[in-house]
Amino acid sequence: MENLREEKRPLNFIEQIIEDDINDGFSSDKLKFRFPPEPNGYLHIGHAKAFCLNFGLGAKYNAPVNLRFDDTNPSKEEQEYVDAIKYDLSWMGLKWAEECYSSDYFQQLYDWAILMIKNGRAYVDSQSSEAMATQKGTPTVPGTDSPYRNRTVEENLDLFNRMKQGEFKEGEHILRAKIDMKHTNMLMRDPIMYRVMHKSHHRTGNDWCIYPMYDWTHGESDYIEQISHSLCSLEFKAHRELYDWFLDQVCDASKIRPKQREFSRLNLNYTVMSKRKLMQLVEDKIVSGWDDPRMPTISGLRRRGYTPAAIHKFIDVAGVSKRNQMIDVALLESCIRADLNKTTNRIMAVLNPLKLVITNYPEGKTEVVMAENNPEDENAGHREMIFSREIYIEKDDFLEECPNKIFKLGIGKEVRLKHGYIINGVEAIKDADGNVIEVLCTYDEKSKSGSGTEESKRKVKGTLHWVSASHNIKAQVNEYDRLFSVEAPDGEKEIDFKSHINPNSLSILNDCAIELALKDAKPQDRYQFQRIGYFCVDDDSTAEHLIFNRTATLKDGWSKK
RNA sequence: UGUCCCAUGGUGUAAUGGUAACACUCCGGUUUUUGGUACCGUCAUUCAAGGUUCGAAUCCUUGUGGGACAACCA
Repeated sequence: MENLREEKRPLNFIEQIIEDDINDGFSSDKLKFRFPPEPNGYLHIGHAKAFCLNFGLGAKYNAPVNLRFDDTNPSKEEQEYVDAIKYDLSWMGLKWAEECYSSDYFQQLYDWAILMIKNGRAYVDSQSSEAMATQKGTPTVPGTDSPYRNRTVEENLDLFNRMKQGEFKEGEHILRAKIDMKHTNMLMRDPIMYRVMHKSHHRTGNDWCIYPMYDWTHGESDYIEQISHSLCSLEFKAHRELYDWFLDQVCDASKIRPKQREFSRLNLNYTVMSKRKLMQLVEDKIVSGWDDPRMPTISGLRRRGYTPAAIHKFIDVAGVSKRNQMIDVALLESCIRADLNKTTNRIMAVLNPLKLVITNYPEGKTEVVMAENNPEDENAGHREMIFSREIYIEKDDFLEECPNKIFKLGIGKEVRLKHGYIINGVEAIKDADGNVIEVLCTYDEKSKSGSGTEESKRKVKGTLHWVSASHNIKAQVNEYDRLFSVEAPDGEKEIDFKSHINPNSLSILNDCAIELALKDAKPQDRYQFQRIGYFCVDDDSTAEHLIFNRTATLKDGWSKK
């Protein structure tokens, strides 16, 4: 009976593989996963698929998940990125079993390499990279052997040792696995295991001047950590053969032999997802940094006001498969709206203020009106707002000649001020250019919201948000939109993706009037600006200068018509 | 002139040889003191051709289309 109550959830193909392994006798308490970022950039929503998958599996099977920094290339990797990655994962609510570094295994890797040389499975090559590239052939033409391929074990040992001692310049010698130069899989054509690099490493300092390559490092690191399932993206499919070959060189039958499986990367339309391109946006100052709210990075989404829950939900809904995904950013937006709709307090904020004077409201009078914080959450309570003779409404909410089907204030057309009174437009005051700079109106004093009067219950076409002209705080509001104006900015190789930048991806409004209730708002606080959208307090915001970032607009079924 | 992977509405994901479904998008409607939410509804799907089978989205073959593979990157 209990099983019937459990939600039936289809397994994705990775879970299916794991279930199959368990059914074939693999002990589920030996399950272990890892998330292996390279610390050479910030985590983005594409990585979220990988870490949500791995940590999700860990949670589902109650198995440990290691965080392993794949730090084998000191020319690109930095501590800054390590720290940022850890921060992002923690923010996402993920807890790794162990914090690991490939660089912790340099000695073990080196020892194994010596073993391979002794077994005749690795040799030192001393050609230029160009010569080696030529010998490597092409996908359709087999490669040819290096003239150094048959050096003696002694010579290889000596050379490799001297590489390690720092006797050679970068590029002079490398260590290669001895596999098969004619293999149909080019990765198997004597892949490079070590290169000389006279660079200081963010963790090992100057201890090493030879650094292992990805293929040699990754599978062995999985093996050292006893990872049962090593999940990576599709472009590593061809590497699997090499992954297995390297494992064959060191694997002890009594231990867990890691299994690599590949899933497709997540792509989002209207953005780019490669670290290189994101880095370019940062370096060219097209965005303010890795955490610019328009960036698809975790830090950018955070600053934009996204929640970990919404990101988890999005990844969950997007699913896992082997097909190339191009997910509609509308799905991401629907996830954050769904979350924020339930969790954020409503607030009134007038982004483009237009002064409105209620001529029959007593001068100097103010009154307190009660506003509910969140109609989706009865525990959210109420707050007080101050109503007065002069208030601000949205410029866009006034239309001099307003047809009744449009929910705006017009001359002779009534609207309701939310939580306030019903008003009727009387006169538009204009400047010399004909712009409306102030609107005079009258109010129905018996129509106060919540008063229970007949007048208050009238159906009125349109309800506006507002703030008292003398009781509000000024704020800056950053309206963010998608960074690119086309669905696939990097779709064509010949066209620079940066030529598709959306020139209107950010509009800064400096004269917004916000309800007093937000005077103590702190960075990361999130609100729904009623009738406008979801906003969060920017990290650079201060009490003296409040800054809000637009996370998402409210769905708008009208403006499109 | 190769090897490998993939192919289900516009997008993404299910259906594990037995009624092709769910989410998002789009469009329409009901409710509404947010043109929000909620609720209801419409449109729309198995790349093609053969084969196996009582029965194929699923298995096989061929074709077509898309993607990956020639960094001392990961």
